[in-house]
Amino acid sequence: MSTTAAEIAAAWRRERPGTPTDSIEVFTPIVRLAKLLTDDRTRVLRAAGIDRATLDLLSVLRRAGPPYTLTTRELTERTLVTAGAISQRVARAEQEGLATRAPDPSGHKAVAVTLTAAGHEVIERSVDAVLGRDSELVAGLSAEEQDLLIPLLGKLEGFVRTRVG
Amino acid sequence: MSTTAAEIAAAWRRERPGTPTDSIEVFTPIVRLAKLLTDDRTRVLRAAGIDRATLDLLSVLRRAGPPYTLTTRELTERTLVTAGAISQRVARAEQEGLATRAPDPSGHKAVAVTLTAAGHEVIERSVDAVLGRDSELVAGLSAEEQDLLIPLLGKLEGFVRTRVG
DNA sequence: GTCTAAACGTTTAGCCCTAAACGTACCAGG
DNA sequence: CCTGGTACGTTTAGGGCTAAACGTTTAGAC
Repeated sequence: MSTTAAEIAAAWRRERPGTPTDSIEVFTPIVRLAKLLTDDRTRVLRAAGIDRATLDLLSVLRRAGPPYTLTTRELTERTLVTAGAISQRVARAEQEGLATRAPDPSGHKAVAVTLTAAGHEVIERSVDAVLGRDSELVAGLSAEEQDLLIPLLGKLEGFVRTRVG
Repeated sequence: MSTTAAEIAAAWRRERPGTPTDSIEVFTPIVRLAKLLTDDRTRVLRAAGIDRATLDLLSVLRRAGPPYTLTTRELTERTLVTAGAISQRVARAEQEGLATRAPDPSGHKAVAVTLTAAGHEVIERSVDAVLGRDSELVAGLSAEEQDLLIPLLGKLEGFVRTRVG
């Protein structure tokens, strides 16, 4: 059994009265849930022989629709990782034949990343498994509870984005 | 500007009708918030010359109260990382003089990890900075909104824990 | 045209984690 | 005893990320 967020906050107040603990009960479960979910997804995908970072990359390209092409900069904007990480992801995907890199003719010095047929096949094969699994996990909340939760998370994410990095 | 969770779900439905998208609007903001928060915390702590993993370790020991000692197994239970990661964290903290390792006299083959005076000082110096920062970020929601959000997150975390690893 | 500033992508060093293999200590049954 | 099982902690191989330094291309000022 793991320590609850409420217990962590109480422990700080007991040990160090005056410690600002008001964020703990909100952020601790968020960080924990994210870890549980991403670790679980990593395991699901390993069984399918693919890694999570590559799946994220292929997903973004697949969702873009035909011709399944985005520049490195667009990928960076859509994925919340650094440009360096995108560069590494694309290099790995290219290595495995799941995506290709080509100069983009849109002015600027841009690189166009495109899904290959093999990459398309991988994403079609994995996306339902991954999202189906997530679907099972989100079912711990009723539809009404989810409708309550979603706007609160959206508001919090928006606020945090204005204050970080 | 980044893609919203609603846009991601809509894109999947447009590109692949039938894709199970009901989890996306819940889990996407959770995973994103966790990344924004942990990356931000990493930066705050780097400015103070300490890394996040070490702070987590020292925090757990500090919250335990005098004599600030826990076994490796207890640390593992309280932190959601593997025993191997704890072993590495403790080794780093020991290297820097922030914690010590000693055989635990409680039967079994256990290792007792204890906060040193230097470790105690580091945690006292950092915890208010970190939690104060989090406090600013959680203020994007009103107290009422937080009271609505907390039990929903708790319920979801509990459910997910029963279904994963 | 030329030159400077900005945009873009890649590379590298360093950090941290997981999973799995491993070594060792304790305990209970025969 | 002693022997197998179990609990505990450590080590290692490999993956992924960030930040920062870097090289290159493009656009704009003049």
